Amino acid sequence: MQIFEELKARGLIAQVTDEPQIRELINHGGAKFYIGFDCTADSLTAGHFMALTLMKRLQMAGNRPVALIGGGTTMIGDPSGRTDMRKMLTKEDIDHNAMCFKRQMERFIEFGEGKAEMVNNADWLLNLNYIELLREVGPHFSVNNMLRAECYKQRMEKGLSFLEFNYMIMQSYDFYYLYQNHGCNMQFGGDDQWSNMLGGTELIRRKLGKDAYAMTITLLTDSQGKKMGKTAGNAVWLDPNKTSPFEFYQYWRNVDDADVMKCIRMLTFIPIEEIERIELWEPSRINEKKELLAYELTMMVHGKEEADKAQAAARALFSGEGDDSNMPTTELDSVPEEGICIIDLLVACKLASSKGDARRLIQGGGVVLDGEKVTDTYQMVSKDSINAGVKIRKGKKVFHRIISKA
RNA sequence: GGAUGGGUUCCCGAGCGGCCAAAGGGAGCAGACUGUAAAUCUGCCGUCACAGACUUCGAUGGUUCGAAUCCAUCCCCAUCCA
Repeated sequence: MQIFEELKARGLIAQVTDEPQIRELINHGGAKFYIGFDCTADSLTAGHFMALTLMKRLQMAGNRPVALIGGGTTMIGDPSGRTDMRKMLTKEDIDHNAMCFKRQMERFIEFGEGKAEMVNNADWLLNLNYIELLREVGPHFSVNNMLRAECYKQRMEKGLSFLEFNYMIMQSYDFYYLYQNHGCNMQFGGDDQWSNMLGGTELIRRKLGKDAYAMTITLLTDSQGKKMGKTAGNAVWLDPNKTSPFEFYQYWRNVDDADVMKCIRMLTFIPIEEIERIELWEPSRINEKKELLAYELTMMVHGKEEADKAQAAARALFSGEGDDSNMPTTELDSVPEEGICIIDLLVACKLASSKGDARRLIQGGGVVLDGEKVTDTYQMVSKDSINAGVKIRKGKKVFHRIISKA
């Protein structure tokens, strides 16, 4: 099966500018494509992960990927699909984030001579001259058209600043620049980027009379139509310090029944034929599918060793006996002689956001300490037991171990 | 620049002098039921020294025994007019 057909079979393709041309190009390794990543945080997220896998898939099919770090565009902030303006980031933050992105990507995609390239649009956007730019590309953008773009719809009611309005122009300029200077003939991105990407192909056509192509990836949404890759409003990060491999594993282990196959198809590298076989598994094997998904993804992001550990820990915790030494752990610096109050302990390991929260949790019967339900909010945990290591369980799925340093 | 309507706890959104830590919904967390799923039901959902106290309703001042609610100034947003 060729790559275009495979992407299609995996349900990854959302919109394309010119299907026959794009199929031809990528199936024959003729594409040099870029995907842009705006560095709004100091780690990539599960959402970016899908874009990275796409890069890899296309690279394996012989196409040349260019990872564009948005050091310049992040200065503006993409308003697409947003209801309010993003917080403005400082130049320093953006540079820092860009560095973090770079490091994470390098672990995943091969960069170097003849392989993938990495560029940063700060290199060409930051030095643009306002009037020159206006005269160069301004005449080719129709404000009327821009205002009609789907991605601004929400903002037409709530308000859209001129700063953000320019985002599309900057992204279009990126494509135009990469087309000319790096030979990029294609751009990929999330489906929310469609209008911004069309801006680029349009600009290239108008300025140079050449055709460039764009294709968007289906956004990974759950069965309720909400974007996946978030827990409690927080992103699932690829940085192990922000989302531990265990938590990462658990996130995927816990996806809805209805979403498992979709995730396996869209995110893993398991061959299509095998996925088709998995799809035929008995309904009772649903949990095996989830384990498979969680394991595969954890392995890709954190490596086999971490994936094994996460899986072992999960099995130990949820199905009884086994190796539970890999559960998330908090090390306490010093433990007072008289021990620590259970409430403080919950706060210390971030299982509760405040003491009041911890107190309520206990009152609601949601805390289990070393296998025994905690009923007394004033319960003390002795120094000796902490030195030996205590296990706290919050609810059914959150496990934590506490030990003391030294 | 002018007119009008607004800025409320994570989000939406009620409140318009004391009964307001602030209705209702969503999200989230916990309990029951389950399969570490979904749906459903129940409880919680500002902070702390937790039957009490403290801080919050765009900002700063003021009126009042008492303000999210009234007044003044300022900042921000939407709509219409320039």
